[in-house]
Amino acid sequence: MSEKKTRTRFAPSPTGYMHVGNLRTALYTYLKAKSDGGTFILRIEDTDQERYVEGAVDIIYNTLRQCGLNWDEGPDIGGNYGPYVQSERMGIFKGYAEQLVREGKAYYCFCDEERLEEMRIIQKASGQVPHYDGHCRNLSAEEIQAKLDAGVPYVIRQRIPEEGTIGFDDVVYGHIEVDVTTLDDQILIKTDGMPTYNFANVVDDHLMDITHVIRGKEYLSSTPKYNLLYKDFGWDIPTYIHCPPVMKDAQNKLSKRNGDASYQDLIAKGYLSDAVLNYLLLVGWSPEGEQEIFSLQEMIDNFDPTRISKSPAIFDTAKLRSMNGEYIRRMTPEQFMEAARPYIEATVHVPCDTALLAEVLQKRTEVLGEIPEQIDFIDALPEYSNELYTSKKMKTNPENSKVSLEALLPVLEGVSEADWNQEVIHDKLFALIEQMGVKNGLILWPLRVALSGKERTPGGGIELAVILGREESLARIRKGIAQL
RNA sequence: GGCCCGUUGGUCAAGCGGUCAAGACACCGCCCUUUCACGGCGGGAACAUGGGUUCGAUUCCCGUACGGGUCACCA
Repeated sequence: MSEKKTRTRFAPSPTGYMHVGNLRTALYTYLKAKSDGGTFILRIEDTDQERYVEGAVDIIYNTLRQCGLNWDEGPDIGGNYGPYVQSERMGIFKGYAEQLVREGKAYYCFCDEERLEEMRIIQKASGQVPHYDGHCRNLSAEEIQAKLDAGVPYVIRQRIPEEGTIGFDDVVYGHIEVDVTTLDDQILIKTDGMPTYNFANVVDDHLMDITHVIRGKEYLSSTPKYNLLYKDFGWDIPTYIHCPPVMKDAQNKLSKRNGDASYQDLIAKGYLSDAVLNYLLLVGWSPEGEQEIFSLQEMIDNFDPTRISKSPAIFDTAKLRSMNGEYIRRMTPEQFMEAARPYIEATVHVPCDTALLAEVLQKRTEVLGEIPEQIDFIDALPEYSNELYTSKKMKTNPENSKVSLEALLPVLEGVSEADWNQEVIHDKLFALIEQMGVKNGLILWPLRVALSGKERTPGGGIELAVILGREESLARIRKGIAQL
């Protein structure tokens, strides 16, 4: 049992958008480090120039920062184990590979693409699993030197043992053991002298003293090859924590193509960063107790990688929505006003009681981006059908609604601009209701419809009247009467 | 196809040999209510399957089915 201080790393490739599955891995990686009082490292794995996407690094930075997943070492802030961008580390890998070659644990391979391709075709045709056939495994020193001197391009391959098994322990999946004959002599150094991802990963993790490797389950099957490498070098094997994938549905993983799969898309739709992170925490992991809402600090205090689930989890937007709604309701009125303001201002261009509007909105908003459709009636009364006046529950219909509106109009006309607030309007209207001896709904339902022209509104008739203001409200009621 | 992994309600999930098999979201009903919502209460709904092991299996073992991953000079 080593007493090494926990060091974890999130090592994304800058190949485009950051989707939520990726973000969840970053979260777990961060939480593991922080819950141990350890160090969280950000390393950019950009060894593939082909797939490099401009701006992708900034997306990674921004996403992590917005989520509060601050790294202790990384490309921008440095650290004692730099550089933290893999492409800047290119000089160090080949030496390690050559060390392996000298020790007989790796070898030069001069096979070209064509031969490999042919080989694979033949293997497939004969029903074999495609694998490197060992053509260059046992070249003599002279042969190798001759080819090297002749400048024949080469790669360096890992020499997988002829027989035996190799096992490893994973925190999530337990002990896994495979026969080495199922492993391929994978390439460590490419023709261009660059390391393959797998090799760079092992070397970098070792050099950076990474104690816990947290990554997607898709790496589970290449882990034995990693371990062979660690053993060849005589390095300490890190603790592995493989995470199950986040799925779009039962068959497919979340993909970057899917609109709502990326963090930035969710934010653009009006999801709260904290809510997204909280939801992600619970996709594939569960706490010991029943708590569902976690602050980042609480996540750190409660995280236990042992409780990560083994099976894939489907990303459920409905659950995210409800959690987002929960977060919105937990905001202070000021915070909500702040968050809702852009949406309100984009939709409402006439003067209205925005404070009250925000107040009623806060209870009925699950996603900020849906605010506009809730309040689009404020600027202008939409065309609406008199059918809206019919409510079975309230026992209203166009006929009695007209009567109600005609009765309440003079009452409201009697309320001055200065008295135009919820208390006064409520009292006046309820006095009328009592005087008429009718149910609340008979008066209030028609009022709400007349004021909004909508089936659903972010508040009742009285609230809407205050939000819209005296003049506008009276005008809309008159319009309703005229229309009925 | 070989190898590896997985399978509890529609979804996320608890469970780690004996439970009336939690909870949350969604859904339905009721209550509250000036609509919807919020809040409160209640309801339907699950251990993929066949064999073992055991006094007893959702829990342990094996097979089957289904699903996923992986077999690149991609990461």
